Amino acid sequence: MNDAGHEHPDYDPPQRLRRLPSWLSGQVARRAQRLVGEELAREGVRRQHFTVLASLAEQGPASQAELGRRLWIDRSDLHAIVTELDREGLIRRGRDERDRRRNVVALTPRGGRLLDRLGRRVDAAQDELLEPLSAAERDELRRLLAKLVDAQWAG
Amino acid sequence: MNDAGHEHPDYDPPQRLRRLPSWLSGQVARRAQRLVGEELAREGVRRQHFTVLASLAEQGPASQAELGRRLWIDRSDLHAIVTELDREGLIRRGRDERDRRRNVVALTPRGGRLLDRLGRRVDAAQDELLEPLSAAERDELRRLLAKLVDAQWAG
DNA sequence: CCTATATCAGGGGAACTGACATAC
DNA sequence: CGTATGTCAGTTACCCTGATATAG
Repeated sequence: MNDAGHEHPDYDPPQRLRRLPSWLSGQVARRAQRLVGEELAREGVRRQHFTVLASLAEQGPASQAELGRRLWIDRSDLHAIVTELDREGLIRRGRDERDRRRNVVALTPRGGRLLDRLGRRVDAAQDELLEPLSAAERDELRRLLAKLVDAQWAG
Repeated sequence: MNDAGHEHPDYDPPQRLRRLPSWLSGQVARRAQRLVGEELAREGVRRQHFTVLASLAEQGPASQAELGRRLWIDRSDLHAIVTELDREGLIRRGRDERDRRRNVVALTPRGGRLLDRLGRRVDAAQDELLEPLSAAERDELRRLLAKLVDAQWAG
């Protein structure tokens, strides 16, 4: 082109980045977290609150340290999350009398009811995120991402 | 099980999360950013520095605002990044005399040489990230992620 | 007058590090 | 004694919002 008077702006990312899985996954994750975060904010919680509630519902009560291992959330961050969930009455936290270092964290009925609503909102966000893909492509993306995550977990 | 004396800890994430593309992409992106970030740190830069250098090398000089549009980085963050790159002599920043609102940002030879090294480090991180996948799976993952990112860009 | 650009100040959620007291 | 847990303080990189001065 080389139109010195008025150059055409370029709004595309460079090919160097467009071919990088790390960059692509970062962009997708950023959008995903925004979509999910907006949905969860309508119920007054954040993403990590949702993951903690989901783990308690599906896998049962656990200590804070064990929750951290289940979800790959740092103990220190988990402490804040659990404190907030406790204040809202969504979980109950009490000393484990068989191992008095531990706090046993358990879902409350109120937490369970909120989780149902959160689950529907999160699912809606997935649909919006994956809208450009066919059903088969969605399955394949899930499978490939899960394969990477599983290897992380094992490694 | 129900062994009250010594329960087996559970280190796996709940299925509810393992099936969520938003959660999966977040985990993959987290690891990807750590791997890439560690590589780039050895050269004294961060991820956003790399993306700016890559854009300038491939797409030529640009104003800060245009760089932000190319890379989906906020103008405000870009200002800090460009200031740091300038201080290190990796880019040159000067007023555009044809539109004196703009700073023209251009790669320096030193920035170009650093970019070569960064590129090799970033590619090594991709290999480590994708190690669990076959070549065909890597291509497919790239394709699916790019399809989502392209739709974001267009939308 | 309205818009675009660069700049500045600051907040928010998340990831992470290091320290410490307590209980096993 | 060493290790695991909960707790506290603080940092970092990134994402985002709002405001202002200046130039088109």
